Amino acid sequence: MRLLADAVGVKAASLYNHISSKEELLRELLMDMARLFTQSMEEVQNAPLGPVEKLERLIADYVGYTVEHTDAISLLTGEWVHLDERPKQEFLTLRDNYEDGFRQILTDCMDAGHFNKIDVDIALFSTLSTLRWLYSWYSKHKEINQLKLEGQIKRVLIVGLRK
Amino acid sequence: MRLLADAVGVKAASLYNHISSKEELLRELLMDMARLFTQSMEEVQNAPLGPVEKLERLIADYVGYTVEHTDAISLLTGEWVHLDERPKQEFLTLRDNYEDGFRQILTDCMDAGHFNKIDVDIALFSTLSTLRWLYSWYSKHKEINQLKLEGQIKRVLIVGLRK
DNA sequence: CCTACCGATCGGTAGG
DNA sequence: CCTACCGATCGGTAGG
Repeated sequence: MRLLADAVGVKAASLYNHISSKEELLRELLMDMARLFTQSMEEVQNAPLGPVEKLERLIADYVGYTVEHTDAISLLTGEWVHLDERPKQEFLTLRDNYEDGFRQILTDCMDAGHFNKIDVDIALFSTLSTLRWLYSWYSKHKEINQLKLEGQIKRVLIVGLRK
Repeated sequence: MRLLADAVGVKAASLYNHISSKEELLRELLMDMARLFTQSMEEVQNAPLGPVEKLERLIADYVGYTVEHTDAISLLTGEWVHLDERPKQEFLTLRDNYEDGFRQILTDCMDAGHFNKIDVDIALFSTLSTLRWLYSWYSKHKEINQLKLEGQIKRVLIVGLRK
């Protein structure tokens, strides 16, 4: 909180005229992001698209959020452990729902014959790993064109490396 | 240190008869792991194999280390930031060398015509993201067969999702 | 917004 | 191995 106050140009105690606790600050940040992803998932689920196009939309949204909210996204993967019990459960419910939606779309891709039938949990984990840690890569490569980044990520995830 | 002492069944102060500091403990853990990966890279680089087989060996080694040293591996990605300046630079040098070796093998795969020519940094980042966060997935799926895990990870990374 | 200050916690030391 | 205790740091409050 002292570092944060320094950055804003006030004393640490003064921050408490604006927020009620450090945890609240983290909570609002994380829940804002979680709601963004929930919205992305709902829109994609309700869109009149095939499963592969839905997956591509999810990837595009994730890359977009990462480019637009790099700093907030950097907290999303690891910092939720510091939330109080109640908000932590709320956050994890949204996160679980997102993962379930993602898993279902991957399953649909396989069932429709577009994807190879592999362990869907491994496909999900691998895809989300790349998306979740994109922010750390992007932080050092901010000069890259967003559309190019999006295209390359889709390609490496969906088409794979092999020619 | 108090939690650690509790787990071992002594008082916190007694730990300092065995180690000189908390940082030293972290340092030895991380450097042991870093040396393991350095060894893996050197063996693969010197093996009489094609680039795709080399990549497969790197993936197999990473999966193996994750299964064998899950707890230590869980510290490898994020906790090096807490090392003192000197050991941090040492660690990062080993890490950079590993990444450079990995990047070169991916480049070789593309140059030999086995892989599509995409941005090699994105291919590297995506592959390492999956491998680096495998431990968190594996912690919840310890029942999976190691060879199956290895095969599925290779497949999702190299062949991709698409049929 | 600030000064002054709190109780808890942390890594670690002294001394036996 | 232990007890006793340290200085620094942290999130946060009181009171103006």
